[in-house]
Amino acid sequence: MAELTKSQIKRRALVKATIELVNNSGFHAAPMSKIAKIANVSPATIYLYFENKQDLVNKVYIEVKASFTEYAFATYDPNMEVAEGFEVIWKRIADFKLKECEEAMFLAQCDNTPMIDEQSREEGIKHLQPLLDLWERGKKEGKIKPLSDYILYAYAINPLSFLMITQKRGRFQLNEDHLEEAYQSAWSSIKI
Amino acid sequence: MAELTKSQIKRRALVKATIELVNNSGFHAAPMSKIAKIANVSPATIYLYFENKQDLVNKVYIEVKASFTEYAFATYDPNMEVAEGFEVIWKRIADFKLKECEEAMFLAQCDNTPMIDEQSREEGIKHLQPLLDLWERGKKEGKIKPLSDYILYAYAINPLSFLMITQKRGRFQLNEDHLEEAYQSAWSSIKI
DNA sequence: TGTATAAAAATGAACGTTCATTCTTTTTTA
DNA sequence: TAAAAAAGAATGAACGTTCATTTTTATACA
Repeated sequence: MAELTKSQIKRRALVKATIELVNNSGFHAAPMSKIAKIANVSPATIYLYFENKQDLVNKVYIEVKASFTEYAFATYDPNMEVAEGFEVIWKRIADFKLKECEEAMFLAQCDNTPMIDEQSREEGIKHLQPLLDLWERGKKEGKIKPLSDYILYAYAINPLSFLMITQKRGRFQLNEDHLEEAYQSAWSSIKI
Repeated sequence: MAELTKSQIKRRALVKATIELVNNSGFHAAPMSKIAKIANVSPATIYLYFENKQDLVNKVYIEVKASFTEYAFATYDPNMEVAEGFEVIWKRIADFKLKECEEAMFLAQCDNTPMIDEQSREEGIKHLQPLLDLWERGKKEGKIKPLSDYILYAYAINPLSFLMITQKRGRFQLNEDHLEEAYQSAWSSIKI
C-alpha cells in the first residue's frame, strides 16, 4: 500500500462520506455540512478539493466508475477466447457489485437520475470500451448475437445492478448458486 | 372519459409537474415553488392535497406504479398459457415504457434512490403479484426455470428499464426490431 | 331564477430554517 | 518565518411550510 499524504487522506474521506450519505439519504439530503462532519473536516475544507457540490458529485462519480471498470477488467486479457473473456469480466463485475456494494449503489443511483452532468456520464461510459471490443470480436467470430451493444448490456450486465440493489435492500440473499444461475442467464442471452 | 372536478384537475397537474421536474432535475432540484408554478397553482395549494413534499413524492410514486401495473396486466388473462401470458405482459410493459416514457423514467428514478419511503416501495411491489403468480405456475408446469422471482425479474423485465433510459438519453433509438430482439432475449432467459 | 351567505378552495406574502459558499482567523507545514 | 492548509463563524439565497386574506363554490331562501 502506497503512503498517503494528509491531503490524500482528507480527500478520500470526503469521497467516502459523499458516497455514504448519498446512498443512505439521496443527493437532496446530503448537505455539505454533513459530508464534512462525516469526513471529520470543516465544510470550508471541501472547497479546497472541489469547486462546489456539483463538482464534488461529478468527480466522485467519475472516480468510482473508473475504479469499477479497473476492477472489472483486472484479470481480463484481450487475447482470451470470447467466452472466457466474457466470463472473466462478468464475474469480476459481480464481485465488485457484491463486495464494493456502497460504490456500486452509488453508481446505480447516478446512472438513473439527473444527479450528475451529462458530460461526466459520457466520461464514465468510455471506460467500458474493452467489453464493447470483446463483443465486437464475438460478433465477427459468430459467437455473440449481432445485437446492439445497449441490448447486450441490458441483458448481460445490467441485471446485476438490479440484483445488487434488491440484495442491499434486504429483499433477498444472493448466494453462490444464484450467482452461477445469473451468469448462465447472462451468457445465454448473448451467445449464439 | 369521466368528468373531472376542478380539484381533480389541480391534483393531476401537481402530479404531472412533480414527475416532469423530478425527471429533468432530480428530487434535490425540484422545489415546491417550481412544482407549483408548472402546475399553475400557488405553493400553498400543494398542501391542500399533500401533507408535505415527502408525502407528495410517495403518493406520486404509488399512483404511477399502480397505473403502470394496471396497464401491464390490462390484456392479460390468468387462464392464458404461460408463454402467451408472459408475452402479453412483457409487450404491454415495453409499450408502457416507450409510450408513457415520463412516468417510466420517474419510476426508475424512485426504484434506484432513497427518494421515497421504504413503505411506499413495498406498496408498489404488491401490484406485481399477477406476474409472480404466472411464474409460479410456469415453474410448476416445467415451462419456466426454477429461479428466484428476483432473478427472473432481473433478466426478463428489468432490462427494459435500462433500454428505456438509454433511449430517453438519446444514446440510441429503439425500433420494432430491437424490441422483438429484446423480447426474445427476455423469454429465452426464463423459459426452460 | 336571482340573491344572500356560509363554507371550501386557493392565493401571495411571510416565516423560520437550512443550505452552499465565502471570509477571516488560526494552525500546520516547509 | 513565510506559505499553505484548515478551521469555524458568517452570509445571503433558497427552501419547505404556514398565515392571513381573497376568491370561488355550494346552499338556502325569496
